[in-house]
Amino acid sequence: MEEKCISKAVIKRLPRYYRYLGELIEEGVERISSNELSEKMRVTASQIRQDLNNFGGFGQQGYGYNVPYLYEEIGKILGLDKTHHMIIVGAGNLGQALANYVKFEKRGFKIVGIFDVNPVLKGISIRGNEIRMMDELPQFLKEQDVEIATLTLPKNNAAETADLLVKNGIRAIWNFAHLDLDVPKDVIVENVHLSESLMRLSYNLNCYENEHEKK
Amino acid sequence: MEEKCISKAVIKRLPRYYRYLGELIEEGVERISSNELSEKMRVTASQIRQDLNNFGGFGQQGYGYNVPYLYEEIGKILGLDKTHHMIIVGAGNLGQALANYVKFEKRGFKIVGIFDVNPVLKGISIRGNEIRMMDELPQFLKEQDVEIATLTLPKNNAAETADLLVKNGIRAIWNFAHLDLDVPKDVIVENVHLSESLMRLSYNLNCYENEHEKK
DNA sequence: TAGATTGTTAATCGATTAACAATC
DNA sequence: TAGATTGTTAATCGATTAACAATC
Repeated sequence: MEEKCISKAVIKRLPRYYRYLGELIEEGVERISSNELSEKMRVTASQIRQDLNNFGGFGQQGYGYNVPYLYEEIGKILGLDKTHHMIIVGAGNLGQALANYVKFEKRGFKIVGIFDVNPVLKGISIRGNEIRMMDELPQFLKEQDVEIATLTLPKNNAAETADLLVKNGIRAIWNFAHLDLDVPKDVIVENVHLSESLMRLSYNLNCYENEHEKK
Repeated sequence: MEEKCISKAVIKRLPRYYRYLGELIEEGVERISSNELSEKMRVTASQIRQDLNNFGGFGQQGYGYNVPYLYEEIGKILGLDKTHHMIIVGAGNLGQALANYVKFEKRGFKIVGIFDVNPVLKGISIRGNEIRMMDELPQFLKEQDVEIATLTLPKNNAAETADLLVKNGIRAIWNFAHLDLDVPKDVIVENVHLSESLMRLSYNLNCYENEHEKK
């Protein structure tokens, strides 16, 4: 149990540590020092040690870190040792793509329902989940224990759908809609704004060009 | 033309400003002060002014900012006044979903080709683009002027595909594969690691629970 | 024990916020 | 002109890096 919620900057880096450790395990690496890991990941060794020590001492002086142990501990911190039930709200292209993505389940994120307003989609099955109509949603959430809702809807009805989800007990929203959701502070929102990501890429293209022109 | 590339923290916020300004335009708002905008966006007015002044003075003392003007200027900074040709490499669920997404084109990101290794997909048309096989890619890139490649492939052949793209003149990669690409420093990489996003959400769920238990 | 490497404190760096003079 | 609000400098805060004592 952590003492308190840790700075966002650190949390942002945790999944990347987890990924690299997973790869090291696959390569059969048993132990690693912060220095070796820092070279692999291109961050400072200092940052690695500082980050990890937010959660307690996972290493051993003179030895380094035990890879499988550290992997598991970070997994626990990220809550990957538990199963999270998830629904997808909005079964358009993106919603369906996410529903088809197998790896989420391997990490403990189990899709238990898919919803849409479009009657054309009703009953279509995606990896064992039939697409349901939105009016079934409140009843569904009463019967099932669902923590996370993935919001893959057009912006215009995303806000009211988020309200509905919160009202029916959803604890976290993975938001792909292009707006900032206004939810009670005990509801987690994690945004994935693809168009903003693409704009940043575009900026960097632009920026590099300008840098170059001057030379 | 900017003097130099600006801090990442600022760039990360630009698309959000752009989005809010776009909404204000739709509402018919002509001018806005940093204070009004700060309330809407829940950031400090100081930050808004500081951010914008990285690119020059867009406002006017005693008046505030002209909304359509500021919107256009930020658009220019983000390179949204130009058309960017883009290909999608990897026509799985996610690749196809992105190919179907209409809004990118509205922002100047035009998809001009879709590629995959799977012969089953060959010739399938998505919004006017037929899926091509990967071996056609080098020739395609010679004939067409493509800046951006969206990488929606499984991790295992993402690295070599990135090399191939770079070798054939791609200037930016929008990377959805779960690995860090190793490219020359003049090639832009913008990562979208969905599973990492989901892990952060999971952490926050976890963290909040622990906070609560203690009470 | 000697060597290695962590955990942790102190120093530096960068980003955010506050304050206010400039000016529309 | 007086009021409002920016642009910008200075102060604060937080995050990163460096250094080193603790210890395996």
